[in-house]
Order: sequence, then C-alpha cells, then structure tokens
Amino acid sequence: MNENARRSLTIEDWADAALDAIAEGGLDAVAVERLARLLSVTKGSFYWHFPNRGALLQAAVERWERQQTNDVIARAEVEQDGRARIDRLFRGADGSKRAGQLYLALAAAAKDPRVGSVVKRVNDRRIRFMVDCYLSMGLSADESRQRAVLAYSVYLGTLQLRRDAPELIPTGPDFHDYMDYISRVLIPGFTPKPSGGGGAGGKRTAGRSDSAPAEEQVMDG
Amino acid sequence: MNENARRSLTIEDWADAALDAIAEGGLDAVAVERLARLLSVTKGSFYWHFPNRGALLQAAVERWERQQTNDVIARAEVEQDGRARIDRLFRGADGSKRAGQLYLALAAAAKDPRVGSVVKRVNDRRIRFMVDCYLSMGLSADESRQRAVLAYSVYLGTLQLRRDAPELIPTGPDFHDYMDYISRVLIPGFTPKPSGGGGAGGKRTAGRSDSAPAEEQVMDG
DNA sequence: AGCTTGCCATACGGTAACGTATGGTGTAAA
DNA sequence: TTTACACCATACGTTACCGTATGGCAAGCT
Repeated sequence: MNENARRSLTIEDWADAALDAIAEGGLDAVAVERLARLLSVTKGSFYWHFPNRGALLQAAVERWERQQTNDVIARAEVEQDGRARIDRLFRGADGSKRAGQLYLALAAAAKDPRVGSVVKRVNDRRIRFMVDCYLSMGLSADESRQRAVLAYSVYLGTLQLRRDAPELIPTGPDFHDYMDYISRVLIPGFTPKPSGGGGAGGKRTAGRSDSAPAEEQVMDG
Repeated sequence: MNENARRSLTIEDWADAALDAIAEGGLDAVAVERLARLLSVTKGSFYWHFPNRGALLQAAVERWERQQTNDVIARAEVEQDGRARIDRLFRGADGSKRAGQLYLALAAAAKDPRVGSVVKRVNDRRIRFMVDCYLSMGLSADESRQRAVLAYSVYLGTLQLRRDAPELIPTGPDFHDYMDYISRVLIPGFTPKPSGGGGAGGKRTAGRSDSAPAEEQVMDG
C-alpha cells in the first residue's frame, strides 16, 4: 500500500529519470552513477536492467517519442477544424517548463543518431499535422507548407525565449492578448469574433477568440 | 612569411578553438586536452595562457559577444528605416551554419552563469533593436514589443529548424519567396514593391522587395 | 658567452565516469 | 526447508578530464 515501499525499479523508472536529467542538464547529465544516486541505488541495479548507457538513452528517447505522439497531437485533435487546432496548439505553448526544456535539450543533442532520428520524426509529425490544418482551411499545398513552417518556427522560438528570456513572454492576462496576436498573424482569417476574412497583420482589435483557460499543455515540447 | 610557421598561440586562438568546439559539440566539448590536441600542443601551453578552464570559457563568450555587437546589428544599421532593417535581419537568418549552431549551443548552456549572462545581454540587445525598428514605423510601444518578440521568435525558430530539419527551410530561389512571406507577415505594410499599405497576410504575390543577393549574414546567431 | 623570459612538453596526483565480475539478500516456488 | 531467481551492492580495472610542478628550449638582451 505504501508508495514509498521498497519497490523494484523498472526500466520506465530509469527512463524517466534520464528524461528528467536531460531536461535540466542536457544529454551529458545522463550518467549512470549519478542517476543511481538520485534513485538511491547503485550501478549494480542499472546494469541489471540495461546492457549499457546507450540502451538507457534509447529507452528514454523512445519513451519521449511515445509520450509525444500519444499526448500532444491527440490533444489538439479534439478540436474540429484546423483553425481551432492551430490556435489550441499555440495556446498550449504555455505548457510545462520541463517539457519545453526537454525538447530543446534533445534537439541540442540531435547530433547523437539515437536522439537525432527521434527528434526528426517528432518534428516531421508536428509539421505534417500543421500542414493538414492549413490544408483543411482551403489553402494551397505550397501556402500550407509555408505557413506551417512559419508557425512551427514561432512555436520553437517561443519555447526558446521562455527558457532564455522568460521576462519577454507575456504571462497572465497579457498572455491571451499575445496569443490572439499570434493567432491573428499565423491563422488566415482569424478574428476573435469571426466577421470578415484576410485580416492577418492589420491593426489589432481587442478581444479573444475563446474564453476557455489554457488548462493543459498541448504540443508540450 | 610562411603562415604555417611555428607561431605562438594567442588567447584569441584558444578562444576561437573553444567557440568552434561549442558550435559543434556544446559546452562540454571545451576540454583543455582535447583543444590542445586540435591545436597540436599540450596542456602546458594552455595553462600558461589561462589559469583554468573557466577562464577560457569566459574569454570565449566575451569574444562571441563582441563579435555579435560589432558585426550583427551594425550590419543591419546600414539600412535607413526600420522596415528595411527588419527585412535585412531576416534575410540574414540564412547566414553561416557555424554562427547559428553557436548561438543554439550557447543558449542551451545558459545554465552556466558565465554563459547565461552573455546570452541574456545579446538577446536583450537584439530585442531592443527590433523594438526600435517597429517604433520607428509608428507603432505603439506595446505593439512594437509584441511584434519584436514574435519576430525574434521566428528568427530563433528558423535557426533551430535550419539545424534540426534543414529540408523544411527553403533554399535557393524559394528562400526569397519564403522571406517575402515572412516579411509580409512580420512587417506591417510590407509589400515587395511598395505601392499601397496594409497588405500583410493576404494572398501572396510573386516578386521580391530588393534584388540584392543575400551576400552576407546578419544577426548570425 | 651567459642570463632572462616567453612558450611549451612531460610527469604526476586526483576525480568522475563507464563497464565487468562477483557476492549478497529477499521472496516465492518446489 | 531448500532452491532458484530477481534485484541490487561492492570491488576492480580502464579511460578522460582537471590542475600542478617542473623541466626544456629558443630568442633576445647585456
């Protein structure tokens, strides 16, 4: 019954610990003896579950990829049309700090082929999802691709600014205004109250598109 | 006369080698004995020029910061109005690969206070420059800040995509079209041939704003 | 020539990491 | 109870790094 009971460590425990280490210290923070100390065991435990350090990295990034494909895009798919999906994706950029740092750290370590292939697949999946969103709005293939690349660039850049210059990213009520502004720029025909079309990039109008609070992160890095 | 003559190594030589190592391997790639091997000397040389590894890191990031403030914004300041400056900044995002990787690696290592303070100063300087550009276009203070943050997010995201998914970033002639599209989104009143105003975000029109090739990088990470 | 000095090589001790070998312990089946 | 096995601890050898101590060497000055 007691959660603190001396339970056996699983591969998932080690993979989660590795992901935590990556999120806050980069790939080099995944050190066997260090993680063993954090888990209050010794290397003997690790080398029973894994043949070597590379296997832990492999398990960690695979776990990360599955968390991405299961949690992220599925959460945006609850929306019906592409317009709302994109909007929801970006309001989810205010997600957990750990998830964002995880993506940035993994992307920074993409030189390792184990990590790089997974990061590449995740990026491809996200871009394809956004392209489909724009296609469903009636945009051409070329224009959808351009907009998706730009939108994903904004997402990644926002992720990075939230880490390196968090004082620049609005928070609280200003965050919704900023998100409205971003949506107005990135989503063609987006207006807080849908009236006309093609209003992206013009003067901003006060208001917001939906009143639901950003309850959970989407596309959480 | 011979450039390969056994010349004495300078502090700048070591700092450049450290920056190269950071660009391609992150901060942990700055190892004294490793760099000494790359420079065909031994640790004895290093510890004559520097008291320890931290001093090398300090010298490297300081050198990087000076290269940023000397080369980057100065190159955009050749333009007169803010509109052209922003446009030039973004077309410079196609700069050297090493410079982009350098910024990303340094930003990823911003947890180190030596690196973090410099990255923060560079980011602040860039953001302020872009805010001033938008202010000079007549935008309000709030709107200028929003647009500058968004524009810099696009820049950082593009930098990251160029590293992790380069096939997504158009190259060659398509690059100019993409840049026109980005400028149309990010610069209010931008048109490839300046005729009217407020045409941002509409259907794209063929053409480009200036015929000069992207000769050199600006804001090169 | 002799001396100083800038620049570097060599040798050493210390730490932290990887991986291996092997021993120990609790639990559950036989 | 004994046995087997899952799970972990301990001890060891190896490598890569940091930093120090000290020796060497060539150029320039006196």
